[in-house]
Parts: sequence; C-alpha cells; structure tokens
Amino acid sequence: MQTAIHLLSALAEPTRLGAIRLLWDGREHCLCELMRELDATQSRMSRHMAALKHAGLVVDRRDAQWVRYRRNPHLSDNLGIIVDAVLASLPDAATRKAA
Amino acid sequence: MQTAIHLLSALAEPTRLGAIRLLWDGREHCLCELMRELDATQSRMSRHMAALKHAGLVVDRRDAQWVRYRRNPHLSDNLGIIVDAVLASLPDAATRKAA
DNA sequence: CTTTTATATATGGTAATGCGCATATGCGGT
DNA sequence: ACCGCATATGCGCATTACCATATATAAAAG
Repeated sequence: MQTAIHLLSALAEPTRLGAIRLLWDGREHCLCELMRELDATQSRMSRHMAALKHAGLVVDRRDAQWVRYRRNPHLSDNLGIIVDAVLASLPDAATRKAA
Repeated sequence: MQTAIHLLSALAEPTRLGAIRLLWDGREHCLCELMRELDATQSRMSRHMAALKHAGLVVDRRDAQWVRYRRNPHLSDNLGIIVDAVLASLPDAATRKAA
C-alpha cells in the first residue's frame, strides 16, 4: 500500500510526470535536457528528479559534468503497469514535441 | 494531463485509496461503513469522499439518513485502467478483510 | 588555479493538504 | 415539535510540498 502511495504521489505533479513521459522512451536524458524540454528551472528540475529517484522510478549516472537519468530497469512489473497506464491516458499533445 | 494529475492526487492518500479499493467491488457503501472499515473519523471520511467525488472517481446518492457511494459508472476507460492497475499492485493483505 | 558548465543543496517564503473539534444540516422516528 | 443517527462543513492548527534565489560541489578545459 505504502509503495503504491509513494508511486502515485511521485507521479501526481506535472513536472515529474512530464519527466517520466520523456524518460519512458527508454533512453538516457541529462538534467539540462529535461529542464529545457519541460521549461523548468535548474533547482526545480533537480529536486523533482531526486523525488523520482527516491520513489524508485528512475536511476541516475554521472557522466562527466552531466547526470544522465533513465527509467529504473528494475522497476517491478506491478508498478511499471501503472506508469504505462498513466502515460497512455495522457493526451497526444503531451507526447508530441512542440515543434 | 491535468486530468491524470487530478486522478493521481486523489489516489495518493491511504484513506482515499482504501475507499476506492472497497468501492471497486461494484457495490454501494455508505459513509459510515467506509468509516468503520478504514478506521477513519467521520469528518475525515466525509472530506476524503468529497475529494474522490470531485475527482470524478465516485458518485453518491442520498438514501434516507445515509449517503451511498459507488464507483462512477461513467469513468473513462483510460482512467479506469489506471485505477485497476493501482489496485492490482496492492498487497493481498489490503484486499482481504480483517476477518 | 581559474573559469565554465552541469548539478545539488541550503534557506526562507507561500500555498496546499490533512486533521480534530465543534457545529450545522438532512432525514426518519416518536 | 423534538430527538437521534448520518453526513457535511466552518475553523484553526500542524505538516508538508513547491518554488525562486543564492550558494556549494563536481568535472572539464584553458
């Protein structure tokens, strides 16, 4: 129960949900890229990513100056299904790039 | 996006999630029953149910002194799938009655 | 060793959330 | 009309969440 609550709280914030959407392409993204895409300030983005990491949704890796975030490959199936369902519910406009 | 966030916030609270779990049996439950099952005070339970109603997850109906709550039958498929996935992730202990 | 770029964190302010308590309201029974 | 049960709501408080600003850390480059 506690686990599900933590996951839901982590997802229930626009910037964090946006980050999950971007990271769910399976690739790595550095903080600076997420900042740009989601139009977030540096400290905001950093804190939100720390929250997602703490919730076990993502993992990070130092690469020179950058910190690369990616989907946690060991995320349990139960929880992965929730994330997928949430992302599937988002309007396409959220998925398409501003372009 | 806004819709998903509202749903997630509504679910991200133990008493509310517990109520959803109980109501997802498809039947009606009065507030007093939910209070008892979830060990919540009257005002707490009432407010949480108001939140779930506002989020569109449940509907209510006056029946004499009681207010009967039930799953919103017009909940969109996208959102219903999320709720189902969340409930499926809960440990069995949460689903089984205290007996 | 200083500068630049990327990221994290400390600080302090504001707003949102959840709660208990008290009170109000709705409804049936007497 | 009054009482009692079920539910809703006003109020104040405590906790938490989110934010911007400023500063600290880390790594690469010159």
